[in-house]
Amino acid sequence: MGSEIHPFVRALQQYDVLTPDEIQLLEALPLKERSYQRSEEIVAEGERPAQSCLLLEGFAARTQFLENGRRQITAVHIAGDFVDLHSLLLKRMDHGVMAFGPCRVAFITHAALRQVTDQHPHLARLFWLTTLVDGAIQRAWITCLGRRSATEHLAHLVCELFVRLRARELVKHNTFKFPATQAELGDILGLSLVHVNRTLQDLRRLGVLTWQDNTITIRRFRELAELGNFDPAFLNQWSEPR
Amino acid sequence: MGSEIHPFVRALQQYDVLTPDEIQLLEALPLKERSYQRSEEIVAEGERPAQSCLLLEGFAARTQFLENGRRQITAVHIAGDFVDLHSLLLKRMDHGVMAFGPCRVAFITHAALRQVTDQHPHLARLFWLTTLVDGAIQRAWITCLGRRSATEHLAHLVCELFVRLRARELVKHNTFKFPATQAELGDILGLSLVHVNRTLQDLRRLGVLTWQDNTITIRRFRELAELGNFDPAFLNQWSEPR
DNA sequence: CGATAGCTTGACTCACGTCAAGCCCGGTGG
DNA sequence: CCACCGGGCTTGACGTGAGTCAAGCTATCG
Repeated sequence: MGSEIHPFVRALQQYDVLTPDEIQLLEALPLKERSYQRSEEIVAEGERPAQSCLLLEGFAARTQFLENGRRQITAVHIAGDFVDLHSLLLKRMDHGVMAFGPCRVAFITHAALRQVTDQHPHLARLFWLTTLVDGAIQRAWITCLGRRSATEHLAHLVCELFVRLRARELVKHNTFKFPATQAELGDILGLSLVHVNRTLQDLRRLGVLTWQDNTITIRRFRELAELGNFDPAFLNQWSEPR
Repeated sequence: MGSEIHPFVRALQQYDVLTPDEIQLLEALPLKERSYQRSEEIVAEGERPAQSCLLLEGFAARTQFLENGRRQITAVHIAGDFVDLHSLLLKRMDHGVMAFGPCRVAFITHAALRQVTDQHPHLARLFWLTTLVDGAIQRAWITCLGRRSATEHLAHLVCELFVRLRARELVKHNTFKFPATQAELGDILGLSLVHVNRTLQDLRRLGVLTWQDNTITIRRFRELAELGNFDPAFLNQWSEPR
């Protein structure tokens, strides 16, 4: 029963109580599923999609490319995230979405979403809220990129992933998967591959975490959070009438 | 007549056509106005405001502080921006809002906003949209912070301000006000004051702009945009059904 | 058994930070 | 009227965190 609930319904329940009617309505939404391999493109920059996608399983990233071939990852998404809900109103993609590891994605047409949001203001607000939380995470990233050292930034990122995944019950024994190569980590942190490697080793040497085979184990969360000056409040992980 | 339209109604009209009814309804919203001096705090981090604020005149910034006294500015807002619409759903402020220069601000209670969004899905979508555009700008900032040099970043920022202000008719003869000190610019760009100063002089030496007494004049936009690899598409400045 | 993707390491470079001093200007008070 | 002060801007000398280049290592996959 519980396990049949769509992960994105669970995700909304993090923020507010849903009525049985609302749950039923969400569960009944017409979804088209598809799977992707690692590094595959899910939505292309510049596109004008007629549907939005949400992540059922795995990890995805938003990417922006620069003229010289470099790129920056502007967001990381986990199972349950409504990844490009933005395109419902933004119309034109200002960034691409790619599969971080292998992942399962569901698509909902904008028409179907429009119907829900027009007729159910509360659900509309919750959809809106998820994009606002994305924004809060982006602000935290901006602060990390602008004012924190590589070590602090990496520590902050790991804390963020840990706390977000834990809320979706995707952490077991302080351990979770995160299928990013060190090069991709560099694109998240705005660092070179080489420096990512060294920074990772600093954290390992400190004994606050282990990270191998795309698997991260937090050894001492308290210390890690202190290192990254991490405060989970910006993630808005509490239920309250919205 | 036209000049009596609230700047934030104008701002919404950038993105979609408003019906006369909608305009009337927005104009009738109960606003409480207040003025602020430069550097004054408008909303404090951690607060749970019962109202949202929008900028009628001047500039405002969102700020995040770090433990060691440093800070990062995560967004710059101009007249017409619905600055902390976020608090309507996010409840707790994950950042502060401060006056960048002297500015005039209007407050709307969340209750009033709720009434509008519940009864007018189209306006709700436009409000939502403004927060999504904020998000698009934040993504651009992330990419600038992570992958661009100081010069490219500054060029990009000036282009962004120029294009945003122009759309609100706040640019005259390629000239606009921007009341930020070089220290504050550093907090925007994630740079030290000293390096901001040198970077500014690079741009001046290139002859692409002049910047003095908080007044910026674009001399060669094309060149400046090329320097910063600036593409205005992410600002979503076109009218289309949303 | 090569080929390839990902990780690791060392040597060197450079963009940007830090420290420190001086300048300019407007405001304030004797 | 001048003396003083503080905020903002500018400049130079020097330090350093992170980038670049290059090589080798390891594991997986045909």
